Parts: sequence; structure tokens; C-alpha cells
Amino acid sequence: MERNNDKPQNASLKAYESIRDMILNGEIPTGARIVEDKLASIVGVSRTPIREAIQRLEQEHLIVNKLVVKPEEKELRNSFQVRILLEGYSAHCAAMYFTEHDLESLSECVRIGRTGSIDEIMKANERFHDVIVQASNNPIMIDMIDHMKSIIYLFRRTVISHNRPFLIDEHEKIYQTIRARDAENAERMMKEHLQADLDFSLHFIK
Amino acid sequence: MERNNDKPQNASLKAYESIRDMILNGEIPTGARIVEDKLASIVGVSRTPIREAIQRLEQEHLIVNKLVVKPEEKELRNSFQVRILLEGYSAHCAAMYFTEHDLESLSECVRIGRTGSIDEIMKANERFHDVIVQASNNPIMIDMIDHMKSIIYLFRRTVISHNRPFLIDEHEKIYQTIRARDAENAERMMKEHLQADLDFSLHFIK
DNA sequence: ACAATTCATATTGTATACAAATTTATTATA
DNA sequence: TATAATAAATTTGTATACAATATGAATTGT
Repeated sequence: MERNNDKPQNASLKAYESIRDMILNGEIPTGARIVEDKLASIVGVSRTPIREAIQRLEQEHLIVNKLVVKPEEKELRNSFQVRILLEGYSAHCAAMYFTEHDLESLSECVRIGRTGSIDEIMKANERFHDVIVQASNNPIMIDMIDHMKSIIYLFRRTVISHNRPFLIDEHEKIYQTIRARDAENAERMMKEHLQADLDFSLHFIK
Repeated sequence: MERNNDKPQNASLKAYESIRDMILNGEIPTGARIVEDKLASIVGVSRTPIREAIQRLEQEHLIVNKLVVKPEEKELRNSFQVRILLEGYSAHCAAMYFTEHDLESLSECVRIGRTGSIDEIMKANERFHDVIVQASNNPIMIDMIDHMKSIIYLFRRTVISHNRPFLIDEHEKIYQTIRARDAENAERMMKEHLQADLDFSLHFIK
């Protein structure tokens, strides 16, 4: 999810980002019915770009037949099952293919995770995962993980402000393992890390 | 890829299926430029459903900025890397959650694989994988694998008529392993099976 | 002959119109 | 009062119009 700051040039992208964000921050509540005309007037574009945005959001499973998806435990589990698989393997690849620059980015994320403001910490933690996914060097995998971000973000919304204990410690260990080019353990630790994330989230959702 | 025989009711789906099939069977050659108006008159609908179809095909990586994707070895490898991950894990899940009916379907596929006509064999082999993926019981994973089918099919187009030796034997072994509820080995064998498929395909692509 | 510039054409992005389908409200009937 | 039937309204799917962009051809100057 390239949370892009600069304003989107074309109406479709603007519509996509607007609607997605309205869903993610609860302005459009989960379970709500999506009506093209309403959104068109809210976003300030015609129905055409709204429809394209909806198609994209459907693809990301944030909208399922005109309804904003309601977070169910089962779906969070399913999403994480796939995410653990893909990001686990990304960590494996990252340990094999990382560049010096990747390494610097990762350690910078860990550092901010310990010293930054709440907001900086959250951004850095997201970025930590992004860097590893990118380092996998597989555009198809990168794309898939990217598509899963919205829905995972929605499900975790309630949790996201809390800061799970040990999260940064786990990041640091993963960083060191990647740095040591220990692909097997990097994969295993990433999987455990995400599993802990899931367990923590489930604790709040119920 | 639900190769649906009954005619699609709505124009978007019709457009999607038509364009996808034209690409897959080479009527629209790889590397060709996609022009909405042209396709609209070919398919016999307006540009609106054509655009929706294109968006979907872009999502499946069959079209990349108005060009039909050209099969490169690297992309086939990347796709298979993800597919091996996902279908491998599907096999793992299938071994844990399969129903009696799944088992019958799988053995039926193996049987047809040994006794059917060329066309029946191809269909049965595809179905073998479908049954396992469905048995994973994870709609998010099912959806992702489904989206990868078009591009893998495109890359393998040249190979698809050949019948790789041992393919059915491998299917049969996987079937037996799943039946024995041996999840670990089912996963390992599925991964090896798909890796062999990839290697075989690469042999032809170069 | 080749690069740069201008013009013409083709193509896309977006808005809008309208009919078909769906949903909601209203009335009639048991 | 509850249920079925009908009508009104909303909403979607598709086509089309038109302006903004992009592409490519023709023209000019070097």
C-alpha cells in the first residue's frame, strides 16, 4: 500500500485512495452498502472512476458484492496464513539477495522503533516489512503481499495503536539473521513473528 | 480459471473471457498493443466493459501497461516460485481437511490421466490441482492461485500439449500421501512436482 | 540524411444518458 | 395483522460523447 502523500493526478486513483481510506478509518463502516452515486458526489468525480476503484477494492477483498467486508476471525486467520507463507519466504530470499542499502534501511527501522515517536515507530515497523518484501526481488510476490495489506490493516485497525511487546526485539533478531545470511532461520523467525502478531490481534478482535 | 462453457450473461465477463482467450491462444500475440476501441468492435460490446476486462487482466499480469505481456523466463520462475509456495501449502492443508468426496475426485483424475483421451487427460490434470487447492479451505489462497492461472497458462502454452513423463505417477503419489493424511510429505511432493513442471517448461521456452 | 517542430490522428480518461435490474415502499387481500 | 402483489424509486450495467493526452506522420531547418 503505497500510502502516497502527493495528490493523485487521475480520478480513478483519487477515488481508490479516498474510498480505501474512508473504509480503513471507519468513515464508511464495515458492513455498509457501497453506492456508486453517493461515493461519486463525496469524492467529487463521476461514477466511472468510482467503479474502477471499487473493482480494485473488490480485488483486495475490502468490498464483497457492494458491501464493505466485516472483519471475521476466520478471514483474518486466512489472510495471515497466506501472509505468513509469502512474507516468510520473502525473508528467506532477502537473506540471500539483500544489498548493503537494504541492511541500512532495516537497522534504521529498528533504531526508530526504539527511539521514535508513536507515529514514527508505526511507520518504521511497516517499512521494516516492506524492505524485506522488496528484497525478495520477486515482483509477483511483492504485488500479492501489497494487495493483502488493506484487508489486514482493516482487521487490525483496533490493534494498530497498541504496541505489541517484543515486536521491536523480534525485528532486530530478524535483521541480524538476515545480515548473517541465515535464510532458514530468517524465514522461521519471520513466520513466528507474524504468528505472534496474529495471536495478538485475535486477542483484541474477540 | 473457471473455463466456463455457458455463455456469460453480462458484457464485462464476456469481454474478459474473450480477451483472455484471444491472448492465451495467440490470436492476440504477446507484445501486442491493446486498443480499447478495437477490442470493443471485435467482442461486440462498448468500451466500458472492455476497460473492466482490461483492468482484471492487468491484475492478472497478462497485460502490462497496454501491452500483452511477453513471456520471459524470469517471470515464469517468479510465478512458479509463488505457485509452489501456495499450492505446496494447499496440499498440506488438503491432507488435513479433505473430505471423502475430494478423495474420490482425486483418484478419478488419476484414473482419467491414465486412460482418457488427450483432451480428457489435460482437463483431469488441471482438475487434480483444483481439487487440492479447494480442499485447502482458504478462500484468499484459492483466489490468489486462481489469479495466477492465466499467466502460467500463457507461459506454458508451448508446452501444454506435450505430456511430461511421470506426471501422472506423481499425481498418484500425491493422492496417496494426502489420503494417508501425511501433510508434510504431501506438501514436499507437491512442491517437487511443480518444480519438475517448471523445469520441463523452461526446457521448451529457451 | 537527420533532428527538431508542427500538425493530424488515434487513444484514453472522464462524464453523462438511459434502459434493465434491483430494492424499497405502498396497496390490496386473506 | 400478516402476506402477497404492485408500483415507485433507487441503483447498476452499458453505451456514447467529448475533452485531454499520447502517438505518429509530415514538414521544416540544419
